[in-house]
Amino acid sequence: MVTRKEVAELAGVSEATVSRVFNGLGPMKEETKQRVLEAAKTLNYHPNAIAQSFARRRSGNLGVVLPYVPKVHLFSTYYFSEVLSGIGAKVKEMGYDLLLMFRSQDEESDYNDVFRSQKVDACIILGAADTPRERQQLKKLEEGGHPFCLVNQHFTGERFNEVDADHTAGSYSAVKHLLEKGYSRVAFLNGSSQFSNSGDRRQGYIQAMREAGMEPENLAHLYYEGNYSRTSGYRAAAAVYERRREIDAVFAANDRMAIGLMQGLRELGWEAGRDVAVIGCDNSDAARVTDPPLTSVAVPFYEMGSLAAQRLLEQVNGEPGGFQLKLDTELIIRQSCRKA
Amino acid sequence: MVTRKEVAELAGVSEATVSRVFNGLGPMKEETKQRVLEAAKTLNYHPNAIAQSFARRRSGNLGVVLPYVPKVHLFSTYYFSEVLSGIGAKVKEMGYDLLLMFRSQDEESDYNDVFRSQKVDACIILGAADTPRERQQLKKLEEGGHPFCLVNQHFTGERFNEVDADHTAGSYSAVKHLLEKGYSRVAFLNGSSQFSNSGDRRQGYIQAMREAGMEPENLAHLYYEGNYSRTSGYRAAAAVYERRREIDAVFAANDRMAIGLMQGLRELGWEAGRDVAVIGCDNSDAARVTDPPLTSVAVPFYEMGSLAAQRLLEQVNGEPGGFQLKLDTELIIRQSCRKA
DNA sequence: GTGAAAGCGCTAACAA
DNA sequence: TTGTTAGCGCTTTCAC
Repeated sequence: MVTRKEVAELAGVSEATVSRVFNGLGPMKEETKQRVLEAAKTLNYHPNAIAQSFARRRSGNLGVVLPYVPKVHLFSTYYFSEVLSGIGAKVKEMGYDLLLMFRSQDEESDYNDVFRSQKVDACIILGAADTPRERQQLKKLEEGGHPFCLVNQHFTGERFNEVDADHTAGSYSAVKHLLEKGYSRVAFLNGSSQFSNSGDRRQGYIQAMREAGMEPENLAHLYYEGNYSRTSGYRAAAAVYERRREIDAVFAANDRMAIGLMQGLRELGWEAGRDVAVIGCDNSDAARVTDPPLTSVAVPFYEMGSLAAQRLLEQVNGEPGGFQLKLDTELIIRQSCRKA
Repeated sequence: MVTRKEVAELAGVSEATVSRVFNGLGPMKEETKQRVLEAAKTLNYHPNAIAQSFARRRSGNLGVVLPYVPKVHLFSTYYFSEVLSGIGAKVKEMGYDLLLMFRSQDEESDYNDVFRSQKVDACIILGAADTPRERQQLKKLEEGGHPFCLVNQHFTGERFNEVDADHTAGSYSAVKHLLEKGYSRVAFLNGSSQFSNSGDRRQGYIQAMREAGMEPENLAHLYYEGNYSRTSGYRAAAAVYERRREIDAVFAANDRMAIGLMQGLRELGWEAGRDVAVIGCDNSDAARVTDPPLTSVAVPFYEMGSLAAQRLLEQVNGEPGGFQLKLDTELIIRQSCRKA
């Protein structure tokens, strides 16, 4: 390994000067600088990042915390893939590295562990749920003075750094679209209520339905709950089909459930886009390849990841103030909701 | 920050003893150990990973190098998602952390850059292509004495660490299946030839066809090449349809192309599973949700990632010998290739 | 503008 | 079984 010392010797300067040159600090004679750079080049010197981290007491890494999801190959979900891509691009742009941290099932471990080893300067938390335990852990993180940011999850009452999407507006526009097309008995297949965006979507749904003259208290028979998996959508199909005389459209809280639902309904003889309208959320790749293609609420996951990384790293670098961002969604219309 | 020194003082031992306790090294009196552990607990001491890395001259990180793919949200592809999940699980199990490294378009950067900063002890390279430039860079990496492993790519003539799948056998079984079902004019939609697995699949295809009495030299009109994207499959549909009287089945080198192909053919009035049989590769999630569901060659990407990480880290930890592994594939039969 | 020198928190070789 | 000590390669303060 080539050290700073050797470069200093070859260039005939002190080690401190070599550091200055490489960090672009302080005033220095152009000639000295060139001499150092040349020496570094001939020796093929490159600063040791770990030693730098050690001395600076900064790792130069951004951590991304992934939730523990049993028996699920995590990345295979559109949401994680996109968010991670967005984070990765921005992190690189800003000269950081990206450390992936997988949470374990282990009830013991709390978020502070992530920082304890000092391997990351900040972290983005994905897939957080709004449970008492989670809230408490995040508060502890905050108290510990550790910079972090949540993506696609909002904690009402807290001022955590967040980058979310406007799921309420997205759901509203989807249901509104159905109502405008003439559907009136719109069922809602929601995901787990522990995620804030489930609640948001529910609100958007209720708002649109109310504007169409349906009071929330009369909507119970139109409300179904899955867990965002394709299987849960598939299972919901039976229940929906049971009430087929009271339902002419279904809005699902994500594409996976919407797809499972369409499959299940088809097996029962009910075709999406013919016998019933279906809309999903995420506008994942899968929405394009189903039959019929799935109308879906597009969520800018990539941008959300990118923004979260950017704002968080800026904060780490001294930018003052927290942030709570909410990006727009967009309804992408395909054939699954065409009027029969 | 709580340092080792404070723990040592509180426990009434030397700093070295604290280190020993935390590293489980050397013989020590149980009582001393307990005293140290207790002191550490009261002070809430946790070793500083960066300082450890610095002193050990080991980062404790495994790097995963992702290829530069313009305009593609990388993780959204089944292959990367699965491999990465497998790596992540194993890396965690072995006490390492996972550093994601995105290659840039930049022609300058070579693989050695990845190691220069000393931020990783070894790396897994995904999406490598067999081009002269790539080969040369990998050789330089090897010469530099940097431990690395390739996944899903084989470099004939080299002894790089590799974890591959038996794509030849997988393709053979797919084509064989078609032939046994009575299809005889099986076209092949391959991906970019710069990936070794494209060549492997081609071989499997040719072998099966030859056994059915078709000589390779007569197969040219049955051979199509895309670039593994859905769009390229979609575009291939037109060409395939042109020759529809000479084709009764298509084997595609991945699911995305197969799906694009089915869509394209459908628009031309040709239904997969009715007018033509289609088989894909990867057995991705998407294969389950298309209409008709897509028969596909399952590749154990998750296991490949996991194995690559394990063997590579073992090697870093002194296990002797390189490795070239090849895992089995399996044909998953669905309706896209049923006999009309 | 540049150099000298004091850390940073830990590991590991050696001594006791 | 435990303590002492010399680094690890760099940043940063202070002095010149």
